[in-house]
Amino acid sequence: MSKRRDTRTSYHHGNLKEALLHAARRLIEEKGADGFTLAEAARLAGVSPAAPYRHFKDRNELLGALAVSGFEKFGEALERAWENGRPDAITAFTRVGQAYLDFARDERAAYKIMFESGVSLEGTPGLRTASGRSFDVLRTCAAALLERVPAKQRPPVDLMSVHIWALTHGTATLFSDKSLARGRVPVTSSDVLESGVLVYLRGLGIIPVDDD
Amino acid sequence: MSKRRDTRTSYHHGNLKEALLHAARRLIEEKGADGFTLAEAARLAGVSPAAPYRHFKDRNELLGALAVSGFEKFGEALERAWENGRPDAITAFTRVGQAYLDFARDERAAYKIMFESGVSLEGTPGLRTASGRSFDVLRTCAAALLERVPAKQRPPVDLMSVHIWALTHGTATLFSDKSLARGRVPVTSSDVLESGVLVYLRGLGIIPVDDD
DNA sequence: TGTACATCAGTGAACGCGCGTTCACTGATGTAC
DNA sequence: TGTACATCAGTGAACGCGCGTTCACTGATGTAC
Repeated sequence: MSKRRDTRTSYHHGNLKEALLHAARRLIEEKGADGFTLAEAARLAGVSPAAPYRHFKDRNELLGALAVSGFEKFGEALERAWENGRPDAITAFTRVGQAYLDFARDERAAYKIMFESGVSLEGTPGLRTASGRSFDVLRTCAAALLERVPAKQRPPVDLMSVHIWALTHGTATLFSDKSLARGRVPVTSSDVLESGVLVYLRGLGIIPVDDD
Repeated sequence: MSKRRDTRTSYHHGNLKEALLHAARRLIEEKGADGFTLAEAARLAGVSPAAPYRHFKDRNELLGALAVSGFEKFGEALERAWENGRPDAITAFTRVGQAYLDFARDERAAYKIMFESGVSLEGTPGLRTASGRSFDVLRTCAAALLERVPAKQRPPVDLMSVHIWALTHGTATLFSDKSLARGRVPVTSSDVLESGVLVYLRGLGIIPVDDD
């Protein structure tokens, strides 16, 4: 971790808000959500410890901003992967699963803040909307997949959405880099998710059993 | 939260080590793994801030002890629920899933330390053993269930173990009390897990499709 | 094009706080005889 | 049963640290005329 300090020449930073968010992400990746301090983020951005207060009311507001922007990127990534369900729902859904894992790995700090830090829905304007949009992508996937299930044994779309969410989230967190589970079994998170989804979709009758 | 301070009469506490672990669990439940401080735990146990150092090398060692004892209780709970697979693997496995969710809810502090705090396997003697034992219960479940799957489409037992682990862990964390996901859909974590497992087991051919 | 001035985005020093940890200490306990 | 003494498990004061936050300030920017 190079302590890359911005070498600023002018009195004004120019883009301090973004620089602070960026620094926060780095720090959170290294030390976890609670290890992050405003002071260190300021240091990393090359400004005084008082400077962040021009852009954020307090430490919490910065964390909230991180959560919101995280969910926005997350939702966009999932939507992009879904690509309107082309060429078919199963292929597209597999892409979404992979995009989910990619996000959890590449944006580990954001993912932590989003799901493990207890940022409150009430105290953070925009969070409900942003997180809702992410969930909607999963619901869209579930709905499209369900069209292929015989009506009589079709589970509610919301229930199916959370099934796939739980499986994906569990895979992402349990088999992420530093988890206790990782290494216990020689498989990647992609392996786990892909094969798990396969079994699940068979269980719904979407994929025939002999289709392996 | 009553700030119940132990009203100690004698100079010696008698059971300070356990009292500190207990206090730590309470604090972690309230404020998260990083919000916990040795000083506050000592205060809660009614001793001076130096007292904990008679029982733990430092803050980290206490956290490690929490993780180890957590995994021990966890493994015991899962084994108890499994009950040697009686009366049949599916029933027993369903019990294990419920016991898993119960533990994650009732021992939230321990669960957090075990899976989210980054306690290191290397730095904590006994942790590998204790966590391994927990995982072994899941593997035992998977193996028993797999006996009912036609050999040709039987997935590796390790892979299946992590499938159910991921689904269960995902459900436990995503639909735990303060998660963003909770409330988005009117289901309990038990609902999610039970129905999810049902679909999964159908996908393996363990439960017939019309068995609903 | 030039100047006055309001506004913005920083500075740097200071504050109070609570933490982890160490230290020399002391009260309580238990054991050898 | 009684006593000397080693050991154990606490105390309490102190330390250095880094944090979040506030404050009066100042340098840079941009706009009105």
